[in-house]
Amino acid sequence: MLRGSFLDPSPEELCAFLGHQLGQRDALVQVAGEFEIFYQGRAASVAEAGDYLVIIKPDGSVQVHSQRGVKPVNWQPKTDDLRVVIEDGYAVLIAERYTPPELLRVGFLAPAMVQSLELRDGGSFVLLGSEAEMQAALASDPEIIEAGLTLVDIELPTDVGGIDLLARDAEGRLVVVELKRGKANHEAVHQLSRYVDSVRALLAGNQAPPGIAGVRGVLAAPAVTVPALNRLGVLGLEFKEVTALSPAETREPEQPGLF
Amino acid sequence: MLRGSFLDPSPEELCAFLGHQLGQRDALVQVAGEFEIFYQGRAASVAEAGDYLVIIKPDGSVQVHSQRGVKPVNWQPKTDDLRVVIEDGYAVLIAERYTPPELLRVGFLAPAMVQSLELRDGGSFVLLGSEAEMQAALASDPEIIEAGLTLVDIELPTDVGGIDLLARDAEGRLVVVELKRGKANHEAVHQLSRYVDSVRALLAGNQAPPGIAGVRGVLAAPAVTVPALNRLGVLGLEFKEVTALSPAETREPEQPGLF
DNA sequence: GTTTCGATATCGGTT
DNA sequence: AACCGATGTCGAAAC
Repeated sequence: MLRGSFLDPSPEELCAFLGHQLGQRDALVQVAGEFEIFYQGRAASVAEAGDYLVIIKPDGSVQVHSQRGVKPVNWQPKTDDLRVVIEDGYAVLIAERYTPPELLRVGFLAPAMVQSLELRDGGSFVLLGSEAEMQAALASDPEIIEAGLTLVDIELPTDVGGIDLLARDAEGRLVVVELKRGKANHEAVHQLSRYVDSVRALLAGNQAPPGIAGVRGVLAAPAVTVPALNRLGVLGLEFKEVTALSPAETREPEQPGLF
Repeated sequence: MLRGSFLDPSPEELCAFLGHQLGQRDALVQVAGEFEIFYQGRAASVAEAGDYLVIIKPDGSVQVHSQRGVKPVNWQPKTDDLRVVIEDGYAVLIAERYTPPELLRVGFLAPAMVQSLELRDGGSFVLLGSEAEMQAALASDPEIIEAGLTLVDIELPTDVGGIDLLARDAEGRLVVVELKRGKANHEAVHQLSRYVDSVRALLAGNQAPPGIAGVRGVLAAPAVTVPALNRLGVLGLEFKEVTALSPAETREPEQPGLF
């Protein structure tokens, strides 16, 4: 697990250690200490001397953490070139990405700790409660939304995007369903509104058979913001509460093992 | 900087070390080794036994990293309760948040390394090229967008959101400007379209003075996707290229010091 | 506390 | 490579 570690390395030691460990391409390397950080790419930023923790993963991703928050101060999701050089007596990490052109430089002013960890590839990871899961569940049983509802299509492409669920209600009307796994806001309402308009236009153009009165729009989400609900009312659209996690999933497992 | 470190701690040692360091409320604590992770809250997830690096920051945020990517496998941005207990012979980290109710549990099956770092509060951080910066620049000089343009308002609220910039062109027409700091997509076009419609409706309702022919809509961004540009054409809206970073900022500094 | 919006969003899938 | 949409988005500002 722990491949190596240095305290208060000299610039040369740090440079050599990082060069060797990064060359291995399978180590997670960390450096903590007082650094300067410079970034230029999609935006540009400068962080003056301060204490940071740099993490370089074997996939070439780089992140620079301060003592606050889950989000790094600076980062580089992918790097095409990763190297450490000595400039003006300091070790400097240069992480470059070519498309989009981005450059991250970390000047190791006073490195206090550097170490290399070997993290083997992890076990399985399962996420429950994604929008994709909701969609699958509702597609297999549309009556969760409303009694008498039958599925027509999922991810039906329109000229303005894909409709999450298209169904037909007990009276034969088409129902456009827009899904959100979290609290739905006015943007979700607009998305739904666009889809409904698009389907209505399609029906009008196709000279829909008589008897099909209209097209309904349903926003299905575990919750909705007040403005979004108001807007739904104005537009003649509906809200249906559906939970992302089924009750079975929200219960604690009965025989949890470690948990 | 480095406050303490253990290799291959026993569950009791790990529990005691974490308990003490987390009690200090000013240390960044890391644990690396083979863990199991369980999350339940807005969604739910289980990560089976694998190698991970856990980072607990002094602000109570927790992140669990695998050997890939800048994004943690699991995380907790804020915690209301953070504790370590021993269950079934293993040390277990419990990170709870009350609103929304969320629970993160990390079972330390085989901790290989635990350490505590003290990161002092950093120096200044400056970011250039944000949308806010673009907005300020264009508000102070609307002619960057088009000759003869004068500013009417910024962040003007409508019933569907705030208009980034509202201006008047040389012919007296209102110009709704939507800003994007990155490549604009069809969602941005739709946002602009909504604002334009809203302003047009407002003018119609207010019985606009004769002579004001119409309302223009301009999407101002460094680039635009092909579908978005097509949609702009259909809707009778315009695109204007503006860069987020001024040429001076995109140039390398002439006397960079460390950089 | 709720809502909204920006972000160097990241990330994965599809075209 | 470009584009699109979800995200346990995060995080800050406005209300």
